[in-house]
Amino acid sequence: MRYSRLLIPTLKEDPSDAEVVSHKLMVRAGMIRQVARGIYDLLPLGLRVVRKVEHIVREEMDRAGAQEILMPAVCPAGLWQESGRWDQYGKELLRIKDRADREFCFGPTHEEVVTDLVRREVRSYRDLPINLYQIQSKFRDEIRPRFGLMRGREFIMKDAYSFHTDYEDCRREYQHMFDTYTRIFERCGLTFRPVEAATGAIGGSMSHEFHVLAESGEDALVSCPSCRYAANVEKAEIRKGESPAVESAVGAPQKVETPGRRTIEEVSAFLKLGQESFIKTLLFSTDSGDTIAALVRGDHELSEDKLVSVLGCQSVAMAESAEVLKHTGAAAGYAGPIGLKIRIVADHALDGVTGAVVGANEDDCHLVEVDQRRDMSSLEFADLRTAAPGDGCARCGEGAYDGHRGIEVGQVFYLGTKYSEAMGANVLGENGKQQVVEMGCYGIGVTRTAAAAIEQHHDEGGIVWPLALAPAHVHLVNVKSKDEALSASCDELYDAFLAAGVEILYDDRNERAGVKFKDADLIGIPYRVTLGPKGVEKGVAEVKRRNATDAEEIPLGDVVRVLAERINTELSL
RNA sequence: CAGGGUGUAGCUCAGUCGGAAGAGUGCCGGCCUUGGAAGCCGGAGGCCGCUGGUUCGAGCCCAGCCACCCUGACCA
Repeated sequence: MRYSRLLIPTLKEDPSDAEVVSHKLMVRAGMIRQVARGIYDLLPLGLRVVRKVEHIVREEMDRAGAQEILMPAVCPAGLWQESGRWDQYGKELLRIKDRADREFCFGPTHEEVVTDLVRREVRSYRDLPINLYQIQSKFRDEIRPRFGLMRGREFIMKDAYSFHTDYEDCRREYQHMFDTYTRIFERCGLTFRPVEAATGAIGGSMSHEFHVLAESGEDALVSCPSCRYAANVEKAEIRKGESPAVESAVGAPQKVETPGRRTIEEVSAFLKLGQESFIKTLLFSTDSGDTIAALVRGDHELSEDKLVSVLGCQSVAMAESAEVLKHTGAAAGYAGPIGLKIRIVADHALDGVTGAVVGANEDDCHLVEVDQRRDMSSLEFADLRTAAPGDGCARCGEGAYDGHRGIEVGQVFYLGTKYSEAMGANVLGENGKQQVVEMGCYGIGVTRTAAAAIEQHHDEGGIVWPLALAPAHVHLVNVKSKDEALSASCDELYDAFLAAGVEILYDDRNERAGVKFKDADLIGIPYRVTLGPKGVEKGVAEVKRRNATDAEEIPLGDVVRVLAERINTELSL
């Protein structure tokens, strides 16, 4: 690729609408341009990176025995009505109509379409297992897309769906995909971690997320150094602490006035008591229409995911203020567990607390000197709060969690029969009877993986691509394009790289050396080969790795062979 | 969607009191240069987001709309 012939509109300054590094650098390096919110053009270099991710994903999925197909992006409403998601999915589902007013959606995921395909074409247990995947543009009309390719509305995803006669086989494939994902992200050259995850709206009962570790990651994770357990903080199991010794304080809770102080922070400052002395009372409405109260310590965060699984419902939402008033008799901010007539679940950390502060269920009042065992003896305890670094690991019972931040680039799900049952995907079993198939689904955010790679690999000068994802392997810089002898040597070198099958970007522009070096750093191709008048005279090219500080000189006659070898060696690791 | 913010040259941004649209950078041409974003000269480039209103006069004031960004719920 000759730089002078490519559309690589680099920018000196950060674009004003970008927040995170990957977004800024992809725009500055001329890889992407925004078309509308959450919707981007992929320019030549950006597309090359995306293709690299796709290539690795495709090779590994094929190797794993999955079959590539391509389903439609525009899907008929009927299939979605069958699964129930036409109504459940909400506004995130982009709905469109054709000329006859028939309803369609732009697929955000393809369980319905693939299940429909399988129920029509697969009739015997002998045709199972089967794993079908595609790499395709998806559209999710997110409330707030942001961070460039990290959270676009239109994005490229690899989605795979497997079908099995029984749970055991589905579990086997789940593990197989888990291992495949591990290979994929290793080959991408990324530092990542698979973690146990909540299952969310897609449903199912077992799931792992694959996170690329980066400071700027949106997800908080914890991992146990003693065992290998790692999980999203929303899900990570927390070891029960020792119950504090019971000290009988004053005989009964005392009411204190806390006018206008609603939040834990405000009341804590007002009463001059630490937030850990508070019991946070949160009212939630469940999807089945109940209102319940959840208690966590004042300095802890409630995990809605954990609450949902404790309650055994589909979803919860913070109760409306009218609902809070109805059950507590007070405005939001003064709710407390004492005297509440609804179901109350409390986090383990509250077991046996004394001297606590709770809302009084009366405007502008709180109760102090609350003793859990004395005043709230019938609490239902569960693990309800989000985990934080330092919390004890519940799996091994030994370690204390380390904290990480991650970018979710992949997820594997055990789906069970959620879709196959709703849509009647059956096969004839060995015993001659119809049986519902078991399903798993496995996603990778291809465009997000490209962005995550930058979040993890960059410096002040720009992107530092892992070799496997780089838009090219070698960036050849002609230091002085007007020097005809030099340019002839560069052209020759370029042709030699091409002949050797090395992916190369040749900066043949008539620009000063400094400009070319700056752009080379920004674009981040791993091997920079620099040729100048002095080098030609000495018969050497200068080779510098993007992440190295020093360069080395390699004889012109050897440089193509040497680099081709290094690149091939590194890529085959 | 709710709350906040911003829309002026390709990009980053100034624009005072309502009175002749600017800078830096990029782009084009020329000279001079050529190993980390050189210098000089010349030039092109503007629906000041859109529509309406107020005014002798609007980039600036008012109203409506649109787009984008930030904080929240969602997620590959």
